[in-house]
Formats: sequence, C-alpha cells, structure tokens
Amino acid sequence: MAIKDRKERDKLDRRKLIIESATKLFLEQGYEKTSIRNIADDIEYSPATIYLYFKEKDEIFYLIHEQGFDLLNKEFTNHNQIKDPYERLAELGKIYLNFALTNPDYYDLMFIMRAPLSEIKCHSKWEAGDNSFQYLLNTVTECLDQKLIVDGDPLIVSMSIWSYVHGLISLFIRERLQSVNIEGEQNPNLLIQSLEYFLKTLKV
Amino acid sequence: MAIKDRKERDKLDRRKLIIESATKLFLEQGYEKTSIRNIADDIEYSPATIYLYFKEKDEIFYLIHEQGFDLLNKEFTNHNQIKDPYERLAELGKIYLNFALTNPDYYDLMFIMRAPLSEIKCHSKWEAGDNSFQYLLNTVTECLDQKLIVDGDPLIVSMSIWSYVHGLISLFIRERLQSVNIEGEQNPNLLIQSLEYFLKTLKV
DNA sequence: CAAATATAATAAACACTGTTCAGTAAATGC
DNA sequence: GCATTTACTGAACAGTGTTTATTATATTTG
Repeated sequence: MAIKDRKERDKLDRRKLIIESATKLFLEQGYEKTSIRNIADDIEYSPATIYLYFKEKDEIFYLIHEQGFDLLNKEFTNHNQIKDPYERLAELGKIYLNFALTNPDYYDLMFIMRAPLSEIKCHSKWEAGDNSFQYLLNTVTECLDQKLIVDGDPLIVSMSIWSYVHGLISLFIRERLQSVNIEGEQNPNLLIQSLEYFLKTLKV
Repeated sequence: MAIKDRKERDKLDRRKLIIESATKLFLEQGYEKTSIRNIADDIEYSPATIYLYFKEKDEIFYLIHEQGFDLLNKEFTNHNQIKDPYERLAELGKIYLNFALTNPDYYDLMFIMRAPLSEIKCHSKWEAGDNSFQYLLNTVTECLDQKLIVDGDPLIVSMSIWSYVHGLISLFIRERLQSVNIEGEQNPNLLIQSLEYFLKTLKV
C-alpha cells in the first residue's frame, strides 16, 4: 500500500509544480500572457498533462487568486493591533493600499480581472475575500459604536471604504489617472494623500 | 475629380460600417467575444479588409471607447444646471453612477479594461476623459470656495470623489460585491445608498 | 479602344490561444 | 508472463489577431 501512497504524493507534487510554475510565470508576465503551453514548457511536460491535474486554466488561476488573499489576510493579521479603532481603520486602509501597490498583479487578479471567477465563484463562496471584508466590517462597527466616524449602516460604511480604496487603486493600476497628474508628483503619493483626505472626511 | 471624391466618401462609409458593426457586436457580447472575423462576417467582407481601414483591433475599440465618453459628456451637459455646487456635485455623482449601470459595457471599456489604451493613450492624450474630469473639478472647486465640503486640494478631492464612485461601480461590474449582499437587497440600491453616505461625509 | 497602372478585396497562411482525444509506453496486480 | 491500470503525449479542433501574396476590378494613359 506504500506504493499507492507514494504515487498519491507524487501526484500532489506535480500538481504543486504546475501551480508554482504558473504563479512564477503569472507574476512575471501577467494572466493573459501566461498560456498553458508556457507552463507546460516550463515544467517540461506536454500541455495535455496539465489538464490531468486541472479542469481548466481558470482553475489554476483561481488558486493563485486564493494565494493572493492569503497574502493580504496575513498582512492584516500581522500588523500589531492598534487599540483605537479609527487609527486601526486608517492602518487597514494603508495596508490594503500598500498591498495593491506592492503586488499589482495579485491585486488585479483578486479584484479587477473577470476571468478566474467565472464558474467557481458559485460553489466556493469566495471565502478568502469574505475574511478580508470581515476585518474591515469589525473595525468599522467599533468605530461606529464609539461614534468616531460619520454615522451610517456598518455594511454601507464598510463597502464605502473598500470602494474608495479600490477605486483609487484600480484607476491607478489600469492607468486612468493620467489626467490627474500634477507636475512632478508621483502617482503613489497622490493615492496616499487621497486616502488621508478620505479618512479626514470620515472622522466625526 | 468627382470620382475621386466619391471614392473617398465610399471609403469613409466602409470605415463607418465597420465601426457601427463593431459597436453593435460589442454592446451585444462585449469586447473579448467580438472578433475581427465576427465583424467581417457581419458586414460581409473578409477579415483582411478590416485591416485596410484599421491598424489593429484596439484602434476600432478605441473609437467605441471615445463614443462612450461622448455619451457620458452629453449626460453631464444635458442635465439642467443646479445653482448650489454641492447639489450639483451630488447630481454629477448620480449621473455617473447611472451612466455606468445603464451602459456597463461602455463603462468597462472606458474605465476598467486594459486593452484599447495600450499605445494610443500617448498620442491622443485621452481628451474625452479629461473633459469629464474637468466637469467634476470645476464643481469641486466651487464647493471648496464656498466651504460646502471638507477642505482639501481640489485635485485630491476630485480624484477622491471619482475614485469612490468608480470603486463602487467597478466592484459591482466585476462582481466583487457578493460578500456584501444584504438579504433581499438589490445591489444597485446598495450603490446609491453608499453614494449618499459618501456625500454626507463630504459635507461640512 | 487597348494596354498599363492603381485600387480594393481576399484566400491562405502564420503564430498563437484553450482544450480534447486517441494512442502509447511503462508500472502494477494477478 | 499476461492483463490491466496509470501517466503521459502528439495531434487535432476550433478559435484568436494579423500579414502577405494574389486576384479581380476600375481608372488612367498612350
């Protein structure tokens, strides 16, 4: 029976190999330019082999998509807990913004791209995403309870904050901020300044 | 010389035919699913013919992209001028949101998609986009002058407002709001409620 | 009018893409 | 040793954007 076990391990190893290669290529050249044949070439298997381990291209990229959420959630958990919920909220925003600027490809896959959600979204319920949102929702609720920010429904407020930061990031990543380009001003700085303005308006 | 004129007119007509077919197909099935061969089939010409009138697929979709901006700018100009700049700002936000919800494919092409900007963005300066942003900037400046909204740099404030609404819309269009789904609540209503909350926080 | 030229359109090909399937070769079970 | 299962792959399918050599037509010139 040991042989069967080893075989199963081997199979998982090859699955892992595909994911690792796909991740590497994805971070090097993005989703669209990473083809099944690219991955096959990289791991020195035939393209058809990949389909023995994954149903479709999107299934691989859904896993990378989840890796991204693990990374983001780790950043959220790793940061030392700030007592004041408003300060914590501000910090969350900055962590989120920083994550996006440091990992634009992950961010794109997680929050902008259409592809790897097509079918999977239904059965998976997008658990990882829910976790991140829960972090935000909890902090917002605390802020509202302590009357630190403008009153409103916690869900609406959380959605607003998320939308705001996402808006900044996605306009930046997809290069729509050309028109808003102050002479000599670096774009990432503009994003940080905007976030600070938003946090100010939020404060009660 | 009249013959030459007619020929030139014919050429423009065929160019127009391609754009119209492309627009039709694009609005029916989106960018990715509208192929050059689709368009060729529709207008009953060979695919190669299209390349006599356009350098590449993106060039066609850049024109559709501009059509979208014309549409949006028209909506901005058509609305009866409200005297109070804060009210006008609120109205602008609603018009923008409404435009996106009514024309999600145009919106995607204009503000989310990566494709049709690849090279063109440099030489065209994205004039249409600048126009829309100018509308916003002017109103924001008035609001700031009359101290109706939280003080800040007009550009930062304008960018903030745009980012906010864009964030809402793009999360909605690219289906990332599943986690924020109140039982029985329609998503578009959530967007409107959020915008109202944001406008409230903005008010001084 | 006929020959030469310019114009417009295309069939076919190139280099890709995701995906499927029939066939092969090796390891395992009996 | 033979049958069966397992793992893999070459080749193909149907599509994509794009280019090029060729053909058919229309216009201009001798």
